Amino acid sequence: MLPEYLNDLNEPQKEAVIHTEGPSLIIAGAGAGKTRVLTYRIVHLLRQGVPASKILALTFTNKAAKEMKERITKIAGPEVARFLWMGTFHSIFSKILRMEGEKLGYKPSFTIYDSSDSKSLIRTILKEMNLDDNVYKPGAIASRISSAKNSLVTANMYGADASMNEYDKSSRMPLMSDIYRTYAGRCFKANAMDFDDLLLNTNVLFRDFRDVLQKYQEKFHYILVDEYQDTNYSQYLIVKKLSALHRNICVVGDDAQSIYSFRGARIENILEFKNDYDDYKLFKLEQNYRSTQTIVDAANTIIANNEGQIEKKVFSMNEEGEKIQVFQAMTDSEEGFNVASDIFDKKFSQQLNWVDFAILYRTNAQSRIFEETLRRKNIPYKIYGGLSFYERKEIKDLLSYFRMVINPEDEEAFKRSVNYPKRGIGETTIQKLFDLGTSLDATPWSLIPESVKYHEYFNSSTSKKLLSYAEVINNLRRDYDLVDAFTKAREIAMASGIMRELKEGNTPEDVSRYENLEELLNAIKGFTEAAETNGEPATIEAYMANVALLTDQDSEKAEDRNKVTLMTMHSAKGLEFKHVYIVGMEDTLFPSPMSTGSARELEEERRLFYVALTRAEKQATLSYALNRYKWGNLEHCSPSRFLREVDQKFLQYPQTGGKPFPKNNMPAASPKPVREEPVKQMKPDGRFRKMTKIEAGPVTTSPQSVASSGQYTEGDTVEHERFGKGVIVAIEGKAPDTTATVEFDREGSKKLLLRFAKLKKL
DNA sequence: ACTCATTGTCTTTTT
DNA sequence: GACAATGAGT
Repeated sequence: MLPEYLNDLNEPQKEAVIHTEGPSLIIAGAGAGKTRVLTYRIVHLLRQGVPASKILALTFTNKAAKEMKERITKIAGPEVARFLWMGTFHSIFSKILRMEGEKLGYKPSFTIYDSSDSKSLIRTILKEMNLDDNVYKPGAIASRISSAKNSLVTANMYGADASMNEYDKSSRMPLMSDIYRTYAGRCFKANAMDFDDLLLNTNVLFRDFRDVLQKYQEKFHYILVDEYQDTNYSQYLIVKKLSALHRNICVVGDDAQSIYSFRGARIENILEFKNDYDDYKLFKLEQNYRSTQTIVDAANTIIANNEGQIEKKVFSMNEEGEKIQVFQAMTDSEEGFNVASDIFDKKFSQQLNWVDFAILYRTNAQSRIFEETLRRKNIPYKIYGGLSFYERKEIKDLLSYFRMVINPEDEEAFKRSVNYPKRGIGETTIQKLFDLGTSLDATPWSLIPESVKYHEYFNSSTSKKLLSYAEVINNLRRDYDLVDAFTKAREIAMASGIMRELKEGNTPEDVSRYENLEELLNAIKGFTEAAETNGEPATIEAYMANVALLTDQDSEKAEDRNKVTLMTMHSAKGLEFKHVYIVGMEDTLFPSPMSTGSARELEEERRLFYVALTRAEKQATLSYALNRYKWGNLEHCSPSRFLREVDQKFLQYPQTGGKPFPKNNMPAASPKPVREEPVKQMKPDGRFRKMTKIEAGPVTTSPQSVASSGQYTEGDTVEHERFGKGVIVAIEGKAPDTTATVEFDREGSKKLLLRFAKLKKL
């Protein structure tokens, strides 16, 4: 007699759930009920009497963890579910490192650097080493360090590795290993770990402290990993070590949905699972419950273009469903219009809700155009990704004070907070503090009390300013571990002067920033109350331990419930919508030109397409524009090669009455879309866009490429995006300092400095 | 040291 | 079009 909760599972799902002992590999096609199987497997373990605290379940997003926990709570009850070790790799192992990190020399209060902290630290280091950041690009260095860490290559190993050094020389960054070493040293000195350190240090901990490893090996009787195809080497090894004792390891994944190799994910981990666990049991979930047959079949034909996959046949028993629509547009804004109109029509003709629709794109930058068109039609929408709430300037500013209170060695928080709000501590002073810190091997913070002694560095008024900053922090530090997070946060917000600063400012930006801070304080209030009712620590330190690992998607608000979703294809993984619009199907966007260099990269892009398409339950729409603004210029685009990989029998073309669009019949440059006068146009967040104005005289445009290329001559009629038509009266100077003087027939013709690139010849 | 305005760089994707 | 780094003026 099987327990009742197994009734809503199909045969393969059921087998995967009840086979709890030993290594299991569950290959789950898109929409095949992966989360359901994981959830029920955990419930099954609990029902068999396994204590929740002995189960470790690892996911990639907080959202996935939260969702699963909620589902388990519903079936097994909150008193059981709360003791599960369930969370993202990063959050689980940061928790373990807070308990065990002292063995590695970290204090439990260590800061987690987010990627902008990492980049900023790299910039500082480059400056100190006097390196040109045009050659040594901070972003490139950050990703180089990141991938080294994800492969468990420490700074010392990196320096000793000939092939790494060879590569760096060829990319004109021979000092890469020095930068890495300095970076790692600085993080350590600041008692800080970046995202990758959380995994790297866990590995170091398990490698160097056998007793610690053994403790956790014994603790976790059952280990489950979601999205296993996205694990990197570092994660793979942690899982392997932890499961070595009990060997009850269950990994779930789909090689066809591996889309994160750019951040170190190794698809091999899932393909070679059998090498580590030869006695493993394989389960395949192949029935898709989400999508129509059309969508599943079309997705299968796409992914068939890839080589080297785990063999599986994903199928759907749902209705055949609508064909996939293909939309063509002349411009990007027309594309936005097409999609918005279609959503509008479908919502009302089929009585759907706004949540039933999603617009998926390759890059976050594409969201803006859809925002505009959706807003124009009064369609509510919610954008995910891009700049997250916690990455906003005002939020990071306040959080940097929190960080200083908890861990004053935090170098990045120090840089941010020391002169904001303005205290008259300038760049030179900060620079001196850092230089001195480097030569004395001390942190800038620790030097402040002694700054009086260094007359030759700081005059008395400067050191007074520094000391008053230190006093603010020290006063706040006094009882931070005794009072609750909300009380402390409010105190910090006041004492730091940030609230005052923004309240005094009355620009719309300041108002919206002030509101954001209030929202943050509200969130902290929520945290405090929840922690107190659960009997968990409610200090600001406990709050900060989580916040660095949070993303926007974790704080979904009720008012966002019924809105059209806008997000990247990457962040759509794991979600589903009745109607999905995959937009920007152009060769210049998708596949990304950055990823067409190798077959490997192209295959990953194709898997991304597969992921995007299989998000759709009822119907998918593929859309592209023939011309698109890029960096302010209209550029021609051709339809994506992926469009040709979809079998024609799955496609329909509503715009032409059914026929495919003629090839080689692309209209030349299209007419410029009409735009409203942007002056004082309000942006969605309530801010206004600024315009540069210089009084009186003729209009002059400044250099850039165009005039030097000879495209323009005096007398040409031109059009500017913002200022309309005008005539070039003079072109002077030599490239790159060419200047064109343009007279616009607007009232009073003001003198403006414009970019040539914004001009278009008529 | 601060402020404003101009210039350069950028786009993959994220915990 | 957005942002941070840079530069001139105060």
